[in-house]
Amino acid sequence: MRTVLMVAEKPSLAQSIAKILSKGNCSSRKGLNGACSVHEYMGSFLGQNMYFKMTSVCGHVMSLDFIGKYNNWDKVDPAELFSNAPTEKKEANPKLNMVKFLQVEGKGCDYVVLWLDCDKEGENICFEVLDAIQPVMNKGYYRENTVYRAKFSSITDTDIWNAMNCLGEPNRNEALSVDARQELDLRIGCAFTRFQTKYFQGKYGNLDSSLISFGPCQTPTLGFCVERHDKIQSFKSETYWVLQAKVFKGKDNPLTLDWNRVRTFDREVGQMFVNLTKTSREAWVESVRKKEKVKQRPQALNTVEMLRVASSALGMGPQHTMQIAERLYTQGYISYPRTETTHYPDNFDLKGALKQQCNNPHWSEEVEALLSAGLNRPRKGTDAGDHPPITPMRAASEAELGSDGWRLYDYITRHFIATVSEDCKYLQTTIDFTIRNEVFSCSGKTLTSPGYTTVMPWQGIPLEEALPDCECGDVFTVDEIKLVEKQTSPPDYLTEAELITLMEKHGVGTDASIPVHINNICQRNYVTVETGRRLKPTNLGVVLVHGYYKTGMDELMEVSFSPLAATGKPMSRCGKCHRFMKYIQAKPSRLHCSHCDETYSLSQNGVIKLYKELRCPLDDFELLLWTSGARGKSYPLCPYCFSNPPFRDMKKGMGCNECTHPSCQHSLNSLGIGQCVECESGILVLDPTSGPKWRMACNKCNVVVHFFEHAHRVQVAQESCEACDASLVVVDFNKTRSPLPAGETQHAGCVFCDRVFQDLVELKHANMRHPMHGGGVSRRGGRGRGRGRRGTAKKPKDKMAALAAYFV
DNA sequence: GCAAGGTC
Repeated sequence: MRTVLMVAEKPSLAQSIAKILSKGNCSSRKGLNGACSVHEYMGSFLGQNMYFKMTSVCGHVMSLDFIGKYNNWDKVDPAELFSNAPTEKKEANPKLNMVKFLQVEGKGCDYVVLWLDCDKEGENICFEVLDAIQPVMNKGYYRENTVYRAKFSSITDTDIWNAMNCLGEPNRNEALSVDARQELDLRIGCAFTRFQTKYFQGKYGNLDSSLISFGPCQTPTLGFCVERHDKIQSFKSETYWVLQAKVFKGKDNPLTLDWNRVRTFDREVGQMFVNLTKTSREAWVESVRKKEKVKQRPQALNTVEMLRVASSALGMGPQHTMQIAERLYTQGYISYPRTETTHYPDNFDLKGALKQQCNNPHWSEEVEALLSAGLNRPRKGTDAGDHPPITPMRAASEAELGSDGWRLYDYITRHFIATVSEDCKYLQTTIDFTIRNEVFSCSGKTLTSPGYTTVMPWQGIPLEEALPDCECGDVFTVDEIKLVEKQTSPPDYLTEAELITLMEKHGVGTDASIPVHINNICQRNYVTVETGRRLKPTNLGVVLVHGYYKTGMDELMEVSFSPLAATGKPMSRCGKCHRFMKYIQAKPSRLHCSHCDETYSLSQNGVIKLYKELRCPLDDFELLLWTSGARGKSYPLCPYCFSNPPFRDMKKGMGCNECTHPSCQHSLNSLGIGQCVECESGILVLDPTSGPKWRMACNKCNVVVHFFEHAHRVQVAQESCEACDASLVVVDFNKTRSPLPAGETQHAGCVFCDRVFQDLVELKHANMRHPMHGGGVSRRGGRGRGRGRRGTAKKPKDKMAALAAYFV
């Protein structure tokens, strides 16, 4: 008769699977290593009657290590471990004699069915098993397949039988991916651990750790703790204000209301609302809302959730919790404690498990009630295909379990009872009030049905003082309104439970290894466990993580320099996304659009502010006003054109006072008056923001010409001076202050040539170059000067045509 | 003396 060897990942699974496939008819014996059992029975395979031997390994058979001589820390350069040091597979646990055991049981077998866990690690163990047994198995007939893989997703009769009836083959590529991971973990971990340890120990005498380890799981775990530490260190407390109102009706106690704006960071704004609302003694009830809310019963318990609760509620660390859970499991008090599954198998005897708990005085009342009223259907969870959720397996008393054993058992049992209890239901009432036009509210919860919270009282709805009976339109009397000053506060150090959640979320470690990694960073003195099981990084832990950040250039910079998006104040809107860009004042001052991730240079050495929310007609960017100082020159500029000159005759770094846009109201063409009185190429441009001390400033040099003080309005006209070709200027004065002859209030003329303007323009410059005033380096008729404006063409009549001609 | 993944 032929023999089929079947191998599971652990003894408990071999037993369960054998029980299902033999329909409870198997004989069991211990294997030679004392850890694994062999379950034997007769059954059918490939249409024939065969002898089945179901056994297991204990996790990985082999583990990877460097060959012996590379274990000398003093003689081997860690860099060699990283690249070319040879590795070898060694028995993972020599005491278990696993290869020998497999060979003894595999000898003479005809077929093998691999029942390893259905994940990558399991696939890898398949090949470890095959490597051990294939040399001793009987050879199959020509081309006959002797190796089979069972794929199952839960340990239920249906699933196991389905797997048995649809056998496949093991996936070598998945197994190889685990080999690759193992080698990377080994090389990176050992190389960096040795390097760090030797490097720091050779440098610092007072280092409080003999081993400074590095690993792809432990280091990110430490990273989470240090990240929180950095947030706490860099936290800057801010003051904010809250409007607090107390109202009452009749002889009731005053009711404290919450402000619907929650808070303001501006004291004056807060005070304004106080002043506004204080004018009323009445608070009107706007609405009374009642809503039935449900607090859901928990899902069935898996390892990670057990570790979280044990840490946060029982104050027990994950490593310790797992040790206790193991003990409870081996003593038969709870089911297998390492599982990711939160869904009970369909055939799970919930009622039977519950009945075992009806004599325990701590929860017998709740259990009796459930048994008589009927169990509630558990919530749907996820079936990870490993083991059923963690449940109590038999009754226990505090005396027989010992302190921590009892506390964990107590929690597991209460959690189990809760999963088959009703949800907790409560009524949430919210009353909205208005005082003047400000909205305040208060809310309260009233328990309607405690459900599972009777057995998990720490999750119960706390008793609150009942809200007053009232309805829409009722009027309360305002007792007091005050502004309460408060401070924002920094976060606290990470709790162990939060760390477990972060690790799970980011895929750092597995349910089985999370406790190991957390334990590692404690033992290596990278973190200490503080009250409330909060993990506070030590100096060593902080310095290490900061060091890792520094190995990247960006991170090195960010230690001293904040990223652009985090600095600066909102200034003007981006023409592309229309969101506010931030102004970074530090030199070189610039604008940054965090949405477009673009940075725009600006004029330096002056003050930048928003220019009346006016926009550049070319790109829609909001214009800025650059000012050199209190009475200095100023001009608008477009942040986009500044770096991207829009016209061929413009260069980078030009403001609107040099822009040759033919029609824009801010351009040189619209505001240019005449040639500069000192420099060769400059044009004097009207500063439209300078009134009432009006001035024009050269767009090339520092010349500023003051004119028409106290004028009501100064505008550049379309027409030019007959004599000097400068643009005419139209000036309006107030009737009472007009310096114009014969009580006139308006006059148009040339700034340089007009007699009426003569005394109103301060042309005091020694080096007067203007054609009509002489004394300069050049005279009228000298080299190409012409009109005050750049270009010699007549003023364009057709703006659209001019625009078209100008666009690049 | 080192990693991380199984499991006892």
